Amino acid sequence: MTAPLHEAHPDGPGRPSHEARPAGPGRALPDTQQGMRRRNLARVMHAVSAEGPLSRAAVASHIGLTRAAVSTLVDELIRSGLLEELGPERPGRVGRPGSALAVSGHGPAGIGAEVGVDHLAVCAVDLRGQVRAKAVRHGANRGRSPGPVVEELTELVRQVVGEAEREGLWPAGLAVAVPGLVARDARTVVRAPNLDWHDTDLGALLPTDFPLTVDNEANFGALAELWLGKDAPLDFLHVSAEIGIGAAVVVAGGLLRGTRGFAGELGHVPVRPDGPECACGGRGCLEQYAGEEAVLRAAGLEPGEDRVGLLADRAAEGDEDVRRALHDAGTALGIALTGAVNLLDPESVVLGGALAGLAPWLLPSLEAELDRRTAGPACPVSVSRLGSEGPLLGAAHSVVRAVLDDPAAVAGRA
Amino acid sequence: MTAPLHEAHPDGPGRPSHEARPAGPGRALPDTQQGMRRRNLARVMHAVSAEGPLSRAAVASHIGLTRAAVSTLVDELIRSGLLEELGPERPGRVGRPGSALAVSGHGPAGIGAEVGVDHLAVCAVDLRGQVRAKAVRHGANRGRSPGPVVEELTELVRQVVGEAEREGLWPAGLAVAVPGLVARDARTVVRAPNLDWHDTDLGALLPTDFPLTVDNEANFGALAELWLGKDAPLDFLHVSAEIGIGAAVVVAGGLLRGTRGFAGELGHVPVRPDGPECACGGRGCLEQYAGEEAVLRAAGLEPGEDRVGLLADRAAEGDEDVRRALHDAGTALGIALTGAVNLLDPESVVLGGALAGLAPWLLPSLEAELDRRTAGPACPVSVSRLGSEGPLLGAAHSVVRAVLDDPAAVAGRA
DNA sequence: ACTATTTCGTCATGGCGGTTTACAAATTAG
DNA sequence: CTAATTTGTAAACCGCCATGACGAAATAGT
Repeated sequence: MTAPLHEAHPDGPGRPSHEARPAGPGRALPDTQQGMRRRNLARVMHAVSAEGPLSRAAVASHIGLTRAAVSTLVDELIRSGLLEELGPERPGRVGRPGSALAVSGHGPAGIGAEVGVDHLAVCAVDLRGQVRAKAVRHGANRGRSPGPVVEELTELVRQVVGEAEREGLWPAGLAVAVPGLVARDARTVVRAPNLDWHDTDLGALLPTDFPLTVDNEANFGALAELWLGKDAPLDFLHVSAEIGIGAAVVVAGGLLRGTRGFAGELGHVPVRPDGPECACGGRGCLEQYAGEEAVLRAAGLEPGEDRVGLLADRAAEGDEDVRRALHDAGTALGIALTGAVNLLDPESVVLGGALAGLAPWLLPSLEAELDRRTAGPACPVSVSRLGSEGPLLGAAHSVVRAVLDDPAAVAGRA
Repeated sequence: MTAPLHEAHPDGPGRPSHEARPAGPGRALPDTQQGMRRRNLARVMHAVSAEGPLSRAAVASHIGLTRAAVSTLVDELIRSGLLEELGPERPGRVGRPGSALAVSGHGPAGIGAEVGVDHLAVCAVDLRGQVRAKAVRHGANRGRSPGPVVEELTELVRQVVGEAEREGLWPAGLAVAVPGLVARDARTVVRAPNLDWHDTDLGALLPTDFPLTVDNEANFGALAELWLGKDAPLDFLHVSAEIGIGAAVVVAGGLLRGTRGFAGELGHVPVRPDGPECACGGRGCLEQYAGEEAVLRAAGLEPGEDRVGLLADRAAEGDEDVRRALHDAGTALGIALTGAVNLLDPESVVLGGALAGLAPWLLPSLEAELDRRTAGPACPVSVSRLGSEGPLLGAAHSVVRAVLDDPAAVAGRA
């Protein structure tokens, strides 16, 4: 049915240079003509995906190749089912109208999954970025052992994949967002305190026919922000919270993972070095002031279900205790973020996850603190539009991006 | 004399992907056959430079091309004067011995310069990494206006370039290290408190025939560590101090610069949020505890010439006040670094610049603090072998690396 | 209406670059 | 002294993009 493009390839290691450059489409391919071809296929996909329906000529001028070269690339991509010809454009411009090309809505799909503290969610996103299938199951997962939870998740995945297939899509990969630290192998959950999981190899538990990736929910949330936010910056800090406080560092349009994959542990940045002891061994970590548990205690509330919603409701009602607790949490966040901003000089800071819903009461003190402690203009703080949807969407989109980044790798699997 | 390889090229913008990949040789070249050729020339240079004298066959297996292809690449590089044929290898292995290739010692040279608070230095480094010429001038530059200082520097550059040319080298570029914040244009010194320079365009003041780059001394120090340190990690934090406290963040073998180029401002990370006021507007910044001025005051010493040497001498003599001051500075550094390490998860932290000389008295409290506040194994802290030579060497080597990264760009200029 | 102009997509040709294949040269093993 | 191994190079080949020319399909001008 679909024509194969090229065989799979080994990634060549890049050698260091003195400038961190943005990660580009398929930049790790071998420098041979085949690699060049694959990179150019990727560039065509990126251009069409980013700039909407485009004619071959428009693609050519976007990526700097000739119309003839683009023609052959597009042919190959259409034969592989990754691109679709929409038909002639209806232009007011002089000259023969081009034939509009769009990313296929019937080709590969990215399957995203999220393991939350009290829910599971799975969705399928097509190459166009549309959510085509979705399934959610509520129920507390805290303390449940990984086995049953993953089994339930697999069932949801099956459901969503089935639905997607009925729409003419086929799964190109599965990406799972978890609330915890994930090793660089992108399979092992090293520590997820909220679930009480430790060193759990999800790769072994989730036997799928397609590639699997596991990552921190804050990371996926940041990627969603990067890809789905309109004119999102290429360097920013995405702060997210769900009991623990995680951050994702985006540099030049790519995630900063750290040596072990643990980068972004904002929750254990010291805020008051002589403050209360923390489970991590330190004192006065940010989590002691802005973590969910700490905020609830300061507000005089008990732990329980959907505590974030409760906090937001109470604050909206004008509860002084809650407001003060959130104000103080904002201050602590501001202090920690001052350090982070000084270190990274990001273009902006984005509040996502649970923090997005509480932003109205956190932001004033947070921004005041950041502003007060910064010499020049303070780093702008914004709130994620995606909110709690971020990690799930980011996960699914990460699979889609992988296809766009190397269409040839996926074209043979249709 | 030397054969031109290709014309200069415009840099194509890379599109974002979801993984920060290491910056590689010539990775921003256009995806056309010419670009491929240039990247492969770069890969040959890198291989020969990194792995010592290599035969064509060895290069081929290193970079994954065929011997035939490498032969033509090497021919071109030899004609351009960037590579040299050393003659037949003398091996114990069976088979015809290869002909050893080495990076040329008579081609382009990188000129590095350093503007210190009380000295100026310039050196020339050949492609092999050898320092071939050097000139230093002592004398306080603090408070002098940029004009005369740069004039003096230009004179030193002229001297060093002359000496290098007498050795058969030609300058491929000039890189200047300054103790302050440099804008992303790599020309303008935005703020250098120790020199009292503000918004100074060194590009206008330093008219040279070859490309000019200006950067923070901490950044160049980090690059020196990255390139010259034996098996240096690809992700680390390089902390340096000369009155202010700067850090350079190295991610995947490349510098993290930040949106405005101000990344690494470790000195203004809050250590004690209610501490003494700082010039930056904040309170309890690291500089208030570990900055040179603060340490001198805590030690009961007056500011003056070579205060770092004085501190080291007194500490070595056993001066209790000085030791306590350094101990406390180490603690503050440890607190700030805990935050940075949590955020970035680097492979190690390297103490460079003035801190290297004081390390024996800073390290114990610094490491204790870092260890105490970290859950798992603490991030290892090491001391730069390069010490105060780092920035100057890093600057010169940055020019050399630029040549290795795109030999074709430089080959026509011989 | 009819022609000139502009732009799009495609085809044939050519140049460039790495691969494949073959071979001579230089060394070691037996 | 021969067989085996490895190196470097040359010739033929293939893949990929550029160039230039062409028909097709729209607008602009008369």
